[in-house]
Amino acid sequence: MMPAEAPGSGEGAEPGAPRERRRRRGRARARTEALLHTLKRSRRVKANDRERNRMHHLNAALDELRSVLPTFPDDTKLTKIETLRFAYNYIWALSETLRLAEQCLPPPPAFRGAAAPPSPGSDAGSWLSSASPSAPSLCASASGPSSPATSEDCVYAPADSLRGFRGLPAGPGAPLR
DNA sequence: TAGGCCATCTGGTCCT
DNA sequence: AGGACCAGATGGCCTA
Repeated sequence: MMPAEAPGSGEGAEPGAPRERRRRRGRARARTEALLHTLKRSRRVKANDRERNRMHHLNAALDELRSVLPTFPDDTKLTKIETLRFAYNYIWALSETLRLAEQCLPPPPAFRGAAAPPSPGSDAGSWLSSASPSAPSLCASASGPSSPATSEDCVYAPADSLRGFRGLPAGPGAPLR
């Protein structure tokens, strides 16, 4: 806000100016300021609206993320920070699962000679479950003490261990806490 | 009642 | 210039 000008000072106070002219100038300035104020106000209101919208979109995206995380229907909703941490660890656990699967399992016949195993996003679960019976089971070493966020904890775990997964100090590089 | 979480407002900064 | 993004402030709601 502009500080209020002292009466009789500034450009409206030139000696000899007719009083009426000064008064008109003052009214004009007041009108301009009021206009400016309403303009600023309406811009602010618009900006608030956009910001609200933006946050709603952000929250919607967060909800989508929640919906693909293996939580439990009747469980309390994950908070924002929990959702992000959980997602981070969950992704880490899934990649770890794939990595271990590649280590432990011989490639199934269907994929022998194929360029690449199925992509992680496609159907990793069915690929694992369709492994030949003689293949070693997945994978005793997966739940070692050094990897608290194992695939079993995460993907196939009962609710309780999954819940503990929210804040697990695991993952590649810098763990999220 | 304190603390955590959230939505909203706001002003600043960056980008197109 | 206007919109997007960001971070701080504030107040409401809920729970231990």
